[in-house]
Amino acid sequence: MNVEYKNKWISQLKKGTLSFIVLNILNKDKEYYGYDLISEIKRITDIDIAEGTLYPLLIRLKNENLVEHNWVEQQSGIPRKYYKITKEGKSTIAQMKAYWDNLNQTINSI
Amino acid sequence: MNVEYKNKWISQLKKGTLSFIVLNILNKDKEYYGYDLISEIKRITDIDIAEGTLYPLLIRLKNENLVEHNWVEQQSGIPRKYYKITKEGKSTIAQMKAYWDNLNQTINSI
DNA sequence: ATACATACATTGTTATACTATGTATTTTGT
DNA sequence: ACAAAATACATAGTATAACAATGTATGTAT
Repeated sequence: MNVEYKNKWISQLKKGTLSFIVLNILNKDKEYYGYDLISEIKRITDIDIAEGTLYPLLIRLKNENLVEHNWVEQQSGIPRKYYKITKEGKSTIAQMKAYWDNLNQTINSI
Repeated sequence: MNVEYKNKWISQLKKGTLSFIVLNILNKDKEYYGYDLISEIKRITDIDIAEGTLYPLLIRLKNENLVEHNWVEQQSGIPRKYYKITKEGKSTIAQMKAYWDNLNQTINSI
């Protein structure tokens, strides 16, 4: 087994799957803030995501109008940027899901 | 629907899935040459792969000892580089497959 | 006081897909 | 016969995204 290659592959695989996972989570219609999403993704998928990966990702999704955010001040501590999915985000993730399912089926049939 | 984002996403998704697809195809224990793999992938997955994508990918897989190749002269035309999977390739793709299946299940459960 | 956790963010590096281009041979269309 | 397309390999330059490292600021625990 080429462990190094597998690890490099997992890192590359994230380049498509991370945004997919984030949108799927937000598609549950619950609002999440960035720091929270990191632990939620870790909890669900056991995947560790660096903050330097997630924050730019959320900014990209925002720029593409797939998500929106609002700052929420806390009684104590740093204000949080809560993200929620947009209508455009919902229709886009539906298409992505269809593509993903089809790809998965195809690969399983090889 | 954000079509541009979806297309960009598909391109990013390939960064993990292409090598996975190629190794899965070679794992059938048939030998393929590069140009042939492009049409085989198109046939199976309907994904268009540029030659400038596949040839460097095969070279990387070779450098990682996941595949090996031998030149085969043709009665007419340009000689072909036939690739086949190695033992290390087989054990690695098995691990990748396990990771992929688990990831797919996780995403479906969100 | 010091370290750790929370919560945001940016910079530089690395890996990979894609476009464009190059070389050479053979086949197909007109 | 000639041009275009297909076959079959390859490399160079560009764009994108993950990751490590670092930064800012606040709050909590030892």
